Amino acid sequence: MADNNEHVMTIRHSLAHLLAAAVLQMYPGAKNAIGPAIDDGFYQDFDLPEAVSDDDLAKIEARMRDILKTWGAFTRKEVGIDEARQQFSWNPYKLELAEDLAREGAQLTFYTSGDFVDLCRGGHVQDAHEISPKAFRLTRVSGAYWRGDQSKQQLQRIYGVAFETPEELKAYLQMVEEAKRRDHRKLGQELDLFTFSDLVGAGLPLFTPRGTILRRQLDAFVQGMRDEYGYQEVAVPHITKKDAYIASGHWKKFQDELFRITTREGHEFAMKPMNCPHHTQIFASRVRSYKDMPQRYRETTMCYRDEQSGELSGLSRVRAFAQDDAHVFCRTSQVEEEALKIWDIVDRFYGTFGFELRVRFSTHDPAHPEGYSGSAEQWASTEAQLLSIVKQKVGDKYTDGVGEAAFYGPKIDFMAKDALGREHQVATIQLDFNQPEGFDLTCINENGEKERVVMIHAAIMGSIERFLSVYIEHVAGRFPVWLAPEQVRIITLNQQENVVRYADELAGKAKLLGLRAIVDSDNESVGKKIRSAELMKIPYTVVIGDKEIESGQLQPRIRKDMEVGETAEPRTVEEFLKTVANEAKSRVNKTSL
RNA sequence: GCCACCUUAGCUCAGUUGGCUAGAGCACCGCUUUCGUAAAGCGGGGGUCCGGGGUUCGAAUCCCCGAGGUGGCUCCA
Repeated sequence: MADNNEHVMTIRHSLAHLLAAAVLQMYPGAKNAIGPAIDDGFYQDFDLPEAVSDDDLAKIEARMRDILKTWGAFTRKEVGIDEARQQFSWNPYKLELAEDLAREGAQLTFYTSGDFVDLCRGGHVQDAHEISPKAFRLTRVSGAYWRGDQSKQQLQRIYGVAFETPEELKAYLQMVEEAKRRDHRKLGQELDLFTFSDLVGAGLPLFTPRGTILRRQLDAFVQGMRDEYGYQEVAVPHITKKDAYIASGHWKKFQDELFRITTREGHEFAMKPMNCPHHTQIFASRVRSYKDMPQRYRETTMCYRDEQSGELSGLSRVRAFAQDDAHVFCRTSQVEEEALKIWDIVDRFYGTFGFELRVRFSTHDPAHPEGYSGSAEQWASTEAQLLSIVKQKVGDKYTDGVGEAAFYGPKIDFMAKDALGREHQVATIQLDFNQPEGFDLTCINENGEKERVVMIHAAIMGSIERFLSVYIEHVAGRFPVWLAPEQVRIITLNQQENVVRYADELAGKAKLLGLRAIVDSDNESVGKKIRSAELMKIPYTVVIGDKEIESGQLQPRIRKDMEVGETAEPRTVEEFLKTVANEAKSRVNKTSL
């Protein structure tokens, strides 16, 4: 999706200038701030005397097209700070940028197109005629803080999308439409997977029976793999004294985001926002020999974070979520082997769903040491250790995420590319040398000495909610048989007693094979019941009438996406059930009938 | 939390510039029908027009406060 070829980026950046020119003409007193090219388009920030709404975008767009006709080449001019001060005396944002750049010793440049002059470092098209007036569109307005700083003035940001050709714009808009059709919030409602209640609260999803089946299946898959690698399940309470978070270091950084509880005796507790402190105390509950290392704990459990209301969104960002969490307590010498095992699980898990993974090596930001615990030496050594694992695994096919580390250590983050080409951060492997110190975690080594251990945090799905939000959209709600909340819909042709009885018996046989089958014996036409099963995206539908009872053969209808014909050849009941049961067991993505 | 926009039945949405007992389709319930692979017919129930306050002879409609949602910003252990 991200189209980053250089020419289109110059088009986008030039359009930001054009947008600024249009808005400055239309809104006297308007001041433009920054306006870069971004994936898919561009934006421009403004300080405006009045609020722009979505309805105004068409007018602004029309003005942009008018101005575009009058523009020719973009001309560059090197200027000194005094000239910049003079030119932008009306615009405090440009002035601030100019002063900062001058202080850094950078060469200031003006770019002029038509009669619009902007302080800018460049990256425009040579000539404005390279911009197709039919290949861009303004899409939305939003608020944005000056210089991305919450404490500073909020500006109005206008976003646009832009491409080299109108055809590319059209394809992009179609992709956006497709994304709307697949929106997990919409599908969650339509497929009866989860819901929200104003009484329960924002950001607190409630999973229906169907949605809960999905959660269970996914979780069993992840945790089953962990068991293969020697993990042991643990269980902990969902509240803790605040002391645990003071020791872990979380209190300092995240105390505002905790749901706090004061007991009747005045003690301060918090709903757990993560599980590491609890798990450390299981590790610390007895003296550990080096022979017992590593200790690998796994647990799928709810966490609670008091996120800002404006950040909540469907299942992507919630206040209560289930982490498929695991912590490995190991010796420094065991880190590599353990991390590679986790990486295996990540590969197996995402490979099953057809996600392509990209790796990000997330390190601390040396420019802002205040955001991290631990010494510079410790960061250097853990980052080196993690980097060697990354290189061993993917060579140089990873991206650097400077400043993306957790406060307690560096991470390997995995980004999954979905069916529409969008990337989402999913799994993570985190190396933590700080909490073992905070909780004084040790094992006794070969020399009888206490040895500091290392913690590895690893979530495969991240959270079940977030993974579901990505996955529902990835498959557009068409779950493979092993995940489908309802795998087989058994429709009765009519309501004759023998037909309904046969359908119920078939459902019974399916259940004995571990399948999820539901009988629809409503007093509705067959067509209506078929339609209903299709809308619920149920993988297999069979119709039962006298013909099936006499022949013992079924003619299954198969959900369309499975790249198989709509209606399969007839086969015996036993054959059909065996095939479906095998698919469910083997976690294949496609039907095999 | 901040900016903009939005909220009418379980769902999707109509509802003229403020003016009758607030509507439709689907869903749900009942009756008729007993049907062959994407919607059978008829009837019925269901609303504190998100909540509270205000303006007005009169508010779903205008104003204020709050809740929830959407798109961004900020944040994300």
